[in-house]
Amino acid sequence: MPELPEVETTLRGLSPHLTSQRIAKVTIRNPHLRWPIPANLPGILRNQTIRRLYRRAKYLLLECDSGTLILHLGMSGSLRILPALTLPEKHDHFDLQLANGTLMRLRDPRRFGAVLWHEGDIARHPLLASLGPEPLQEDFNAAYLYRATRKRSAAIKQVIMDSHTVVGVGNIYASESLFHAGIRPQLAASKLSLPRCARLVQTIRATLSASIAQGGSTLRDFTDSDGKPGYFQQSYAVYGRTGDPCRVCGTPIKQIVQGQRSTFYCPNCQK
DNA sequence: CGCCAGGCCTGCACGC
DNA sequence: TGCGTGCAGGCCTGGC
Repeated sequence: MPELPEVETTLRGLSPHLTSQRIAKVTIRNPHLRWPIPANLPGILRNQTIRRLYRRAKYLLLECDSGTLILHLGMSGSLRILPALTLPEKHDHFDLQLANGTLMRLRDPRRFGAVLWHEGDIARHPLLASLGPEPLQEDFNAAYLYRATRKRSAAIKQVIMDSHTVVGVGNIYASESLFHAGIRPQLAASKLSLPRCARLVQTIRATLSASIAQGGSTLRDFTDSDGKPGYFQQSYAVYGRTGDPCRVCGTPIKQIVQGQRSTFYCPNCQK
């Protein structure tokens, strides 16, 4: 589920519920996520106030009094705001109970997500220290992408999915952005011209922004029992459309495998 | 049953 | 030797 737009939508949905609130109780039902949830976390977090929530790449960061709680949703994680005392279901691994009665609950069937704690400068955390620029910020621009791709012989799709190049471009939006930019996913990154880098930066921004905007329109449902921000109805240009006609030229969409991930593209529109 | 799935870190091999 | 780079493996469950 979570690509960057889902994480951003989750952040926006959680923020008003959690900002400036005091943590009353932390429950770990299953610590076995991608890394173990620290066993001492309940003791650490109790009575701390959540000062602010923000996002870096796909990490949700809850800045508290003495450190930062790092949340990652992996492939199947979701966070929800629920009434206190809501009974946990299968795969509900972690709860933050606030003093005002609000309950934030993490569900993650595949357990690729993470709940970690860091004291001190969060930018120095090993998971965050070597990340590239945010796709929606100014430092991700044509000149940057051009420079970052000069010595990269790997396929452009894999390079834009590499978090050292730019963060937050997952498998769906990599295919989508390349389609809108008219670039073949297999093209060696070093072969992209500056104008094509400019175009790709623009389409990465546009696809992510459009999806975030769509997620925002479903925010009112954030506290619903299913808590899913409705992305499944989203229609894609190429992702998941193997064999279907390209929406621009009618050519059947092709599916290939790159770096063990499926890639979708139009062999006519993308050069 | 086998296969696939939206993430992403780690370890290894390689070439400069 | 050390670095950047590219690749494969692995973590899990659920759905088709």
